[in-house]
Amino acid sequence: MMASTLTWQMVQAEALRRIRARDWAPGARIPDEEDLARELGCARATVNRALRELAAAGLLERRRKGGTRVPLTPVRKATFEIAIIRHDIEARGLSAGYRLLSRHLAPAPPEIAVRTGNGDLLHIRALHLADGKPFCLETRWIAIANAPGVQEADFATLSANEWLVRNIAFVGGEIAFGAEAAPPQVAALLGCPEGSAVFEITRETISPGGPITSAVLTYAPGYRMRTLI
Amino acid sequence: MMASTLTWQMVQAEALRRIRARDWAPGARIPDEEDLARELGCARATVNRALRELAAAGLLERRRKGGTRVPLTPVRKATFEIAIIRHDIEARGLSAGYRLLSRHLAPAPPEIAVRTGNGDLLHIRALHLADGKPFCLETRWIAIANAPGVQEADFATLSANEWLVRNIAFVGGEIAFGAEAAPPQVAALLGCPEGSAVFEITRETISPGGPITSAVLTYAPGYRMRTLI
DNA sequence: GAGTGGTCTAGACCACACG
DNA sequence: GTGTGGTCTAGACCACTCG
Repeated sequence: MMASTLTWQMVQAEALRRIRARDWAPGARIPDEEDLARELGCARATVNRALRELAAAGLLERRRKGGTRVPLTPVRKATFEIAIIRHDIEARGLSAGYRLLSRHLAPAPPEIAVRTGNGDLLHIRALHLADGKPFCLETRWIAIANAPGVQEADFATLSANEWLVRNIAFVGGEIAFGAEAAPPQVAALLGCPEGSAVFEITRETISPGGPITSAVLTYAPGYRMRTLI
Repeated sequence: MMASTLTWQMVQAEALRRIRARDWAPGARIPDEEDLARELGCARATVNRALRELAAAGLLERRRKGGTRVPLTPVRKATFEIAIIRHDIEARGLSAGYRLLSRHLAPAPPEIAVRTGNGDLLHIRALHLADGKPFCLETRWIAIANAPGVQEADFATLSANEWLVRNIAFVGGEIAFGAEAAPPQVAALLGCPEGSAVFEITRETISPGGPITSAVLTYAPGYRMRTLI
């Protein structure tokens, strides 16, 4: 006749329904966990998990003593995977190719934030191909001191992108997206007209020991990055 | 002398340490929750929450019966806020301005996915300004039937972006990022040379009742979207 | 001070997936 | 079948914050 126990997903669905139906109006305070648990017939922990996740998604605001409110202007959050480029290509149903363009030690250029105190950096340039056509140009600086074993990797077949993800534990960093006009050299490599609008991802990654790598990924024209919200 | 009880954050930190130190090697299976709970001296639920969140972040893979493993190639996830444009501008320390360019009913153009069965759409074009300079061009189609009250909104002072976030409950949708060459009209509005590389965000949003809106946000050259990972 | 969310615990049962 | 994660419950204590 009825479900024996309520799952947190059910509680969450009911809460979502009330938010959308404006049973719980924007700006208004909703009942506290204990009341909801009693009303719905479940444990407070179940209500807690349901509401906690809604708050994490930006659909509720919770404060101790202040209670839980429906925000006037919900801040939605979207998540996307920072995929290995090869996986991104394959997920699009294309065959992934890879070509190392250059690999050498070099002193750190001033604009590269990843500079270590005094060590040289490894500079790598490689092209990722999708069905044989240029897909993404990877330009990268790696701090040798913080990426043990990187000097033994030749990156001829395995991209630096993938090698690093597999071999270096990382803590955090910054990622940025933007649009740029392709400079002549980049345009030549990507096989597009000079000045084409290209999508660019910049990543700075750090490990517990310090900066690891600074990378610029320049995608051939037409690339779009998608995610569901 | 010692912490009375372990929090899930402590357990998570310890798990992270083991992953990074390779005490738990990539590809290897880690102890099950019960063993870990006994070893660390906490309840299984505490271990569960710690590991569940690491799995959600892509740092562990968990399967019933299969146990928990450290992925060979962790898939990192990044989160960003789908901010109200005005908030984005203000977060950059600039003063936000807004100008409605046009607002009219129109039949749905074939390329707009948001099309409702037979209703007209509201077409809106507006310019967001930062410190008085063009920041972002908002081009939007709204399905009137699914956005009650939208015909009474004139969008002269409050942007459609913000009005929708405040007034229409939404369920989901898709968001995509890309780079485009600014067409003449767009370039003129954004105050940049024709063909400039511009960052573009496309959103398709749906509500329980059906599609709500399809929007293209075109940012003035130089715009970068950042997030921490 | 007191109300509310945040979390822990111990025990239980369930669901899934592997052999 | 059996092992592992997924979740629920009831009770407890704590931490933050509002008044």
